[in-house]
Amino acid sequence: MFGGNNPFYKIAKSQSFHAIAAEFDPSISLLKLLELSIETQSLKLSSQSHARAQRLGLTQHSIIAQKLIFSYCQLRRPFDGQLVFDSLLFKNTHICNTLLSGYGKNQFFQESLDLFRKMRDGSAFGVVDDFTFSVMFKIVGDLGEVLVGKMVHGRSVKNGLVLDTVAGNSLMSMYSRCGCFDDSMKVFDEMPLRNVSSWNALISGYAKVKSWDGSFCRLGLWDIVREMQHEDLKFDAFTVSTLLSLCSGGAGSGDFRDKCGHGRELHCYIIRNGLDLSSGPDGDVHLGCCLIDMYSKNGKVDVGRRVFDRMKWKNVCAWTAMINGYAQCGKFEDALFLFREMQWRDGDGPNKVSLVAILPACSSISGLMGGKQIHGFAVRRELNHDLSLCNALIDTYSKCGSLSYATQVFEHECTRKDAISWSSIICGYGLHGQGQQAVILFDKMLQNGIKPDTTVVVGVLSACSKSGLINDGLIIYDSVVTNYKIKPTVEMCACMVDMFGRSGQLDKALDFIKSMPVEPGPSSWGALLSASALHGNSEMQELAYKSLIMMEPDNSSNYISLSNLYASSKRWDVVAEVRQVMRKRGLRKLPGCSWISMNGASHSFVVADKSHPCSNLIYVMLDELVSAMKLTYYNPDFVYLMEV
DNA sequence: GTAGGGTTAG
Repeated sequence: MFGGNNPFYKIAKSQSFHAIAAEFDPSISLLKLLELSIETQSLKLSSQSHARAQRLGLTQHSIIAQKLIFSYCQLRRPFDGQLVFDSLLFKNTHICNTLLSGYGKNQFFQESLDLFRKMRDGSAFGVVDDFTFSVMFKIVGDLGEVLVGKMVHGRSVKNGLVLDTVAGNSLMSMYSRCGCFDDSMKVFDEMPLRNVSSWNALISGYAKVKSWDGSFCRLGLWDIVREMQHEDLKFDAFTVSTLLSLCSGGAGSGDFRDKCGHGRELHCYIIRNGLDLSSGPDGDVHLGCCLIDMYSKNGKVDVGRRVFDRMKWKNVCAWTAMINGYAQCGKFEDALFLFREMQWRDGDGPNKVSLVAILPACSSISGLMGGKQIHGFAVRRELNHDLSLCNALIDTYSKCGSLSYATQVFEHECTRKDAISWSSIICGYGLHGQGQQAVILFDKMLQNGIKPDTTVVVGVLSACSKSGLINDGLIIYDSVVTNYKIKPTVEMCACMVDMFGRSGQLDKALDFIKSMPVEPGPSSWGALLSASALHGNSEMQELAYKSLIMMEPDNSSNYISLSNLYASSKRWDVVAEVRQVMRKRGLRKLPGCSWISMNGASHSFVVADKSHPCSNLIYVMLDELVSAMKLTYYNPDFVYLMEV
């Protein structure tokens, strides 16, 4: 009569069912039913309990009403909870806090703020307490509105509430999520009683500080960890996962030099202390995901795979973390294999995060077709309006050669656009040599009130450079530095050098390098090098090579192109010398690889490759192409390199 | 018998 998934079956099995029946107190059985509705995520059971409460005349029972509101909010129906709330003649703090938190959990922030105001102003609503403030700080942290946060903080002080630990932790987190780490530290310093969560909030705040220069904090990360241990507090799963994310080279990981070493130590800590990587069928797999991520980002994706294989329970997050690990390491075949395996093993199948993770792998191996398949999958699952997925699709389509598909996604599916969406489409136009269009889009982005970041600036500058739009590039560079206070990065400067260089203004390019506001990196000298090679200025070319090899003595590409430079002027003695230096340093150049997709199959080629079954035909066609190019564009060096 | 915080695969 009872199926295994039927909630009544569970309650019938439990002893408490008989105990409740024996007591004949309908409110207790109702509460148990409501708890069950939350546990089994059953909206039907909640509504049935609601109806039962009405039949029994228990709708004004404060504990039952509170539990009803809570269950509706947990089941993503906060307005059903509000109906219960509105019908209450007497509303205590407890009940108000429940609805307040329910609005927050469901992202109805305005409703939260309105309710908070009503509570603050007294009258028919319960008075504010520590619970109210802990909820409000969390909501303001989600909103990222520090001014609202300061007002709520002020109110908590005015109310004379001595900060309890949970509210303090929530306040700390609110400040650091709003980018005010100093204020978060101040709260931490002034807290009368701290627990592990307080330290966790401190560490995660530390991890969020983007441009870490060591001066903002009186303590280094390891000092924090050590002080925590001095207070006899043991790391819990939260501490370990936050620290693991700092072992992956992300923001704030400045003083984690031996990142993987620390990561392994944390892995040992997890094992020694019996922390769960995956605690049950519906349990937390977060620690496992963090470990996979940490190992993959440190180039040890195989160790990540071992962690993955040993996880007792895997949900879509675990599968996605592993797929992402493979994709980031360039192991695209493995990523795709796992993606397929996930679909027949994991009941839920991939979600939007999985699709974003697999897209780079997909487009690398199977080109446009792979991207289209994922896009089709997303449409069928109604995920195609998700912002991150749209951004990834725009990037994939433009990199796979279809600017028109990229534009379609940008214009019709990407309904809410952020800086990344604009950046992806602008880079796409740049990549396809349509600089003018990239500049128009950049202006449109600014008109839409999106603040440019360094990525989009690099995108538009490189588009200008490739299309010879020097004036536009210069105006954009000056404007973002002056009007948007963007500090020029090495990449931005390299774009400027490239822009001057390509147009033949080599002296201007060199002057820019000499006067640029950051230390010129290999990218700037590399840009000057290509430009001087293009315009046949061997003096400038040698200068750029010297700087490049001085800066990157172990980069084999520099030696190869230097060797090619001398080979083009037939100075074989110098060629031999360069090759000898490479041998002495043990440098080898990994051959580049090209690939093309045709009729659903991918064909890849390296230099002098004869392994393809149609190799003879391909080389005949290649010879014809070289001859045709010689006729239309005669540059001896260029043709020489083509024939090598 | 009831409400709160710290991590979260991109």
